Amino acid sequence: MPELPEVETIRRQLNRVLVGQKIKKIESLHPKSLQGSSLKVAGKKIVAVKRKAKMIWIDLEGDLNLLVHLKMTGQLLLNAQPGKHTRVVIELTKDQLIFNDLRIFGWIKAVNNQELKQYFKKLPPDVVDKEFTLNYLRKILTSSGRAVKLVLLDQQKIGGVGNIYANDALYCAKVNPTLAARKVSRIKELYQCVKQVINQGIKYGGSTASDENYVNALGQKGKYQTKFLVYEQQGKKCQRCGGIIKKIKLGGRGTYFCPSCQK
DNA sequence: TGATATGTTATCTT
DNA sequence: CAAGATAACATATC
Repeated sequence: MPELPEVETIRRQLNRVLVGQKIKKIESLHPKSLQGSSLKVAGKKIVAVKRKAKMIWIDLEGDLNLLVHLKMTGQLLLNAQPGKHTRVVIELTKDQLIFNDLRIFGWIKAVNNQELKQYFKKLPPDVVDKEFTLNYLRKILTSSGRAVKLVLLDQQKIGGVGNIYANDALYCAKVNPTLAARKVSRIKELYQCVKQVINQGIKYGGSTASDENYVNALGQKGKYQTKFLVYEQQGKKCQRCGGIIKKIKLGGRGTYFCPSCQK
C-alpha cells in the first residue's frame, strides 16, 4: 500500500513529465473519486507536483490545486488504458493520467490555495521533514502510553509512516512494537532507523508486498519488498540473532517482530 | 463462506 | 474532555 516512499516515487515521475502541460479535460467515473470544483481545472497549466505525507499535490497555475490521496488501492498511471477500476481520467496536452482505485477509498480533490493551506496546517511534520527532530520524536513518544508502533503509525503525530516501514523501523532499532511508547529507551536508534528505512524505501522505488497492487506512475512494481527486514517474514529466522520472526495483531494491523532481540 | 489485507476517519468507550 | 480503542469504508483473494 502506498506509504511515503511509494507516493514520493510516483511524485518524482509525475513531476518530471507533467510540469508545463495543460489539463485539457478531467472526467470522473465515480462520484466519490473526484471532489471539489474540478471543472475549473480545465485549461490550467501544471506548475509542479509536490507531496505532503501520503498525499500528492498537483500545483496548478492560479489559485487551484489537485490533491490526491491513494489510500490503500489507488494508482496514478501515465498513458495507461482505462480499466475496470479506473475512477478518474485526466487528459493533458501530451499525456493522459489515469486514476485507478479498486476499493474507492482514495480521492482527488480540487482545492484552492486557502483550502490547501487549511488542510496542511493541522498535519504534523513528515518523517523526512527537518522539523521531525530527535527531540520531536522523544516528545511524542514520552507523552503516550500506547504501543510504540501505534504512535509511529499515527498520522496526527508523524506524517508518512505506514505499516510496512513501521515494522521494519522497529526491528532495525531493536524495539518491541508492543512496548508502551513512553517506556522506549532506544529513542535515538528508533529515530535513525525510521528515517533510514523510509530512505531505503524511496531508494528502491517503494514496495509491492504480496497481495498488494502498488505500481508507480509507469506501471512498475516497487523493489523494496526484496529488502524487507521483518515485514511478511513470519516463521523465518531473524538475520540478527537467529530467533523466529513472529506475527501478531496490534491495533488490527499485521505486526512482525523478533521476540528475542526486540525488547 | 468468511476471514483477511491496509490508510484514514468517524464514532464509541473509558 | 481527552486518549484510546474499534468500526466503517469497498472489494478481491484465499
